[in-house]
Amino acid sequence: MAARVGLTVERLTRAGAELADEVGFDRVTVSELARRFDVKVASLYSHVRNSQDLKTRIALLALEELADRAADALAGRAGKDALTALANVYRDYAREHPGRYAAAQFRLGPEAAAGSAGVRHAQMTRALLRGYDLTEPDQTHAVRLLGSVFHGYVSIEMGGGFSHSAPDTQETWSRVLDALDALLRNWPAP
Amino acid sequence: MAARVGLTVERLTRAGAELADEVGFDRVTVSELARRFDVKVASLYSHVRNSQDLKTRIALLALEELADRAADALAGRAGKDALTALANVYRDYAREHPGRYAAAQFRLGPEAAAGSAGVRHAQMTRALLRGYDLTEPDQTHAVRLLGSVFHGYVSIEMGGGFSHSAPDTQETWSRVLDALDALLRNWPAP
DNA sequence: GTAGCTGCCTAATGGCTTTAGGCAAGCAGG
DNA sequence: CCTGCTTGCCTAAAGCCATTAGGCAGCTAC
Repeated sequence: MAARVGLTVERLTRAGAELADEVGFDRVTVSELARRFDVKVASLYSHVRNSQDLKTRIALLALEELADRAADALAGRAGKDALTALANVYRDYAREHPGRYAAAQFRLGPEAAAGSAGVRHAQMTRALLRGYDLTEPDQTHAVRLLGSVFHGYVSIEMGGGFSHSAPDTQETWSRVLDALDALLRNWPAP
Repeated sequence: MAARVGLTVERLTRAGAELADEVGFDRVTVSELARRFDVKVASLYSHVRNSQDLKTRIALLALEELADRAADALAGRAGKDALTALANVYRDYAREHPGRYAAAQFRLGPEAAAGSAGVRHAQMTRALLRGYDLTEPDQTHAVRLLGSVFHGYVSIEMGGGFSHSAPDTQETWSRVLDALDALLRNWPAP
């Protein structure tokens, strides 16, 4: 009946990412994707190994997009300017693409993780830190701290965890960035 | 046939929490729980409204346990001592009970959230901060920052996000706590 | 024009969720 | 005792999702 629709892994992955943003990453389903392409479910299995494979691809896509945005934001900036820019990349991405952001947190297998943009993220954070004066072991600690704060904050904020207390989250966010900048400029000795 | 087993919401919730720790919170299923009690699936629906209800109860349990541990850890401590203790409560709990920790992150409805121990957590963090010298608006910002770091760090560490780079995570963890302590003792003015 | 590849389809199995309705075990009062 | 009633667990059934096996028909290339 229906002539070939022209499915490809790429189209499926992109559509999956959009679906995630609409209904949440955990509700991304092979069936729903098939429905959207007006195609039978089994047809997708020629392009995607299984549900987990699909989710992994969406996760990799999100990590790439995020890394691209981060690279863009960091270009030509240094110090607190760069810190703010990078932080906002994560926060804005999560707001614009909640499903993709959730996907980026998807637990990847070792092979997928190796080929992911995860490395780029770490490298960019490290690049950011060159604007501050940290020696090697501390640099790694700081990379991890920044990652934790960015992810933790965004994740709690998205989950509505801050929505019950008083001051609006925008104010907190900028004060947190002030604090991190101060901390990095004045990193304590062991 | 099988005499009454004596199911109760409490037993189901506890068993659900254990199941979560064994197989992961997202794989907690009404069916598996029924299997463990050697009972038919439908039987659980007299005790639990549905799958989401079950997960919500597990989440509330985890939040309570976590709050209890935190209260315990904070008792009689102040300053950096208290900071370290509280931070370790979260990290240790996540390691001992990964499924429960994941459950604690479960998105609760407004009603469930109101009755949850979430409030206690915020209050305890605030209590911790009395050992430092922060005035009101900054105190809230700091509460949120600490929550972000704790959750973000633990969450990334559990996800294996740190396992690919060099220094071991224990070292980073203690340096991060040093850094937070320094930051709180020297919180930047707006 | 035809052979073959490949993409999408039909069919089938099995798991999880949820609801409706039934039976019997245990408790209460005579 | 023993008669009823409550209530806990069961059978049955429908719906959705994932996944696999095998078939048919376009599209491509010669």
